[in-house]
Amino acid sequence: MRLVTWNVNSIRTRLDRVLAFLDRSQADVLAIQETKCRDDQFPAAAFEAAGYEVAHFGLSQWNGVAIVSRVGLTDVATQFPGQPGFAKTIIEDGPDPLLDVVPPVEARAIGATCGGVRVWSLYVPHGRGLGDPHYTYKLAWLEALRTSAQDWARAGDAVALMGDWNVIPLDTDVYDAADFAGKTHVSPPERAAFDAFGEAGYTELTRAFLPEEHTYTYWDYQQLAFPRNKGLRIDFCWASPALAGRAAGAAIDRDERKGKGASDHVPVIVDLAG
DNA sequence: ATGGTAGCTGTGCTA
Repeated sequence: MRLVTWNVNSIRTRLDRVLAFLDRSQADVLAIQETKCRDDQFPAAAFEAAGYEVAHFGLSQWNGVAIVSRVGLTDVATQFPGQPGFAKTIIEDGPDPLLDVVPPVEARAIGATCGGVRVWSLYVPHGRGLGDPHYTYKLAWLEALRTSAQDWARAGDAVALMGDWNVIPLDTDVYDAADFAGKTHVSPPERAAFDAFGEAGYTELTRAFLPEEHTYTYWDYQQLAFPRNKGLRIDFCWASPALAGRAAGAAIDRDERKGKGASDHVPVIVDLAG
């Protein structure tokens, strides 16, 4: 079974490329991030015509996550237990005592069971800056996800946590670590929050099969980052113990970054035995 | 040199 994760940076703009990729790669399950649309705007019919079932969660033009599968798609969840929400004014000023406001959960996680695997499509908050409320939110979001992931692992579930993690785990996962000093994605708390999935018993499958340094999954649109190969490795698949033993390979479809109309991220592929 | 590019809607936000 072939699982893929891909931040497409707008599903409506990228639909032809995504459908061509599904045909070319013969992906069984595709976890999509940054659909940038509401549920009523998601082009579900096009995927269904290609033989895939669809689950999408989008609330606005921001974020948006989906899972499409041709090996079954059941038990859809649009947030994980304990997933924190975000609202800038609430985090900066605290909940409004008169309104008793709770920050709304964003469209950054969707889970579904596909071919016996519990697949999550995850779009981890960016963080924006080390002193930004969004950075605090990012760390809380990752910690809550790890707590849930640990519960799933202890239950013996076969879980794939796939997505755009917005963390650069190693200095060799970025074109120039010095360029990122003092920025998000490389700070020790972010790296610790990412590594905590390993401590919870999970295995990052792309690292296991693609250990070569300076292997990237994202290149900024600006300043000719792709021709200059100034990329980042930020898209990953953490597998629970029950799933990791079935892993048979991984690949990064770097060529998908080429040409006009590419997403700034490329598909990240994991193959399972059976 | 505080720029640059892309995608959503916008008189800007987010990445």
